[in-house]
Amino acid sequence: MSDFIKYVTLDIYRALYLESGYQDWWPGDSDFEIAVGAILTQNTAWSNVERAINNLKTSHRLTLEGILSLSLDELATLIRPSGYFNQKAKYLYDFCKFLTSYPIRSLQKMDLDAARSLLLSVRGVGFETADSMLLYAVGLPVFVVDAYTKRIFSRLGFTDPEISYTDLQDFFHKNLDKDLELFRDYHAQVVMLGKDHCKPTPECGGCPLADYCCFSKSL
DNA sequence: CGCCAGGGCCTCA
DNA sequence: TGAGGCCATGGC
Repeated sequence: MSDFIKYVTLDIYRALYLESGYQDWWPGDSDFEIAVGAILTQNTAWSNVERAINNLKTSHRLTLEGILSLSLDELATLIRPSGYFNQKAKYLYDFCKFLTSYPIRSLQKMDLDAARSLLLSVRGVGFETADSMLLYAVGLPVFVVDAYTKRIFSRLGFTDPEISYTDLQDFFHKNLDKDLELFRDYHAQVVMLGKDHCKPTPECGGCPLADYCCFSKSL
């Protein structure tokens, strides 16, 4: 990959950072809470996830033992506001059972590929959820790709709109230094841009990336 | 009312 | 191995 692409990939982050400042956008009192949030937020607005997490907190179930002590119906009722609550109840329960064998602290001592493979073996934990957990809860430098990333970087003219998760992730791994804080904030900035400007119907007015963007320039 | 949101699984070619 | 159907709440 050319040095020019590397330079621009980092420069895009700089432009986003200058616009919005550092985004501590994944709130959570613990690594466990962050990991739970990663499952609950699948295809779901964060505001709905907050309600679900709040229900778990106020019923004192936002712990490994707390969740495992619930029936699937009870768990589903608590996380109902996050949507897909029957599926996510199973996912959460299975994930907690997984954590009894592989606590987050044990994942922190592994190399990235080993920890990632283990997480992906849990039903309900796909690429993005696993990588979000690794990046924000475990603290290992993986670049998290999502629908915003795909949309934004295809509009910028960097990648194909139909690119796979793995190929898009490889793009960032090849063009950025493996820096935990950079990966964390880069993804956060991408999501913010996707919400504020690069929506399904783009709102290019005031977009901090307009100078870089093929789509914006074609307007 | 429809669209969208911080996806992933199962099925079926 | 990838496309399609399904899961479901809440904000706008």
